Amino acid sequence: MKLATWNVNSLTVRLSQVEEWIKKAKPDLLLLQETKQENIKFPHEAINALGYKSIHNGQKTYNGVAIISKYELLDIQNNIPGFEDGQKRMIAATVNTNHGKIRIVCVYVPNGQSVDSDKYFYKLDWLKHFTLWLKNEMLSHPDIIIAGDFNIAPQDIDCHDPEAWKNNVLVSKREREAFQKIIDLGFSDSFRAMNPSEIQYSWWDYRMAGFRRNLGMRIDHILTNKNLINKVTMSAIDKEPRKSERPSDHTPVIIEI
DNA sequence: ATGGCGTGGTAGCCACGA
Repeated sequence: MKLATWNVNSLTVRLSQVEEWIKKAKPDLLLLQETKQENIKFPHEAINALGYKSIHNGQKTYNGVAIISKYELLDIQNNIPGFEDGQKRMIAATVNTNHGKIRIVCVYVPNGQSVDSDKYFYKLDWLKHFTLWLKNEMLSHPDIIIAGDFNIAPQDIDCHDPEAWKNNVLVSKREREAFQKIIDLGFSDSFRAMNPSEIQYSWWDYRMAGFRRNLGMRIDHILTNKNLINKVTMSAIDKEPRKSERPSDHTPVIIEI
């Protein structure tokens, strides 16, 4: 089973690239973030034409998450239950794979802007409520994969310049602690588990020739619970889409189970 | 390094991303 996550920074702009990538990579599941479109605009027909089913939790201009799947998508959940939030940042569904039933959770964690902004506290609050919901979700779903744009670089090796970024948003202590709380529920950062000392990034700033100079961060992650991490055969970051014309600033992260 | 780019909404350049 092959699963990927990709923040596309507008599905309206990136649809043709997503179609091309699906044809080439042939994932069983592809989780998208920042679709930036209302549900009515989501291209279900184009996705169906490739042999996939799709669900979308979107809104105009900002945010928006989707799951594209070879499998039937069951027991769909939009947003974090009990958390009042106008921003569409989470969608979950259950799939029946050759490795059994798996709960698939697609997240677009708030960016946080800067550590002294209201958006930073919204980010921490969002993560707190997400973690609480997840803990409860684990009671009824033995196997869970959480994938998406976490907007957190878990360790210094996930940041191109830890000194310059020290105490900044994406790397700050409180964000890393919030990420660790999810891990502590019984999850593994699959890319890091499979590649313990590999320096690779999933996002590069559009400005300052960030990609060419490899000034990146590893902020897009696929977390699996302990049972599944033992079955993961590979995890990789596909830099190819970031090289294309008019790319997203993020690139896909992949696992095979 | 506090800008530079990119996207979307709106009709002014502004909000937001990371």
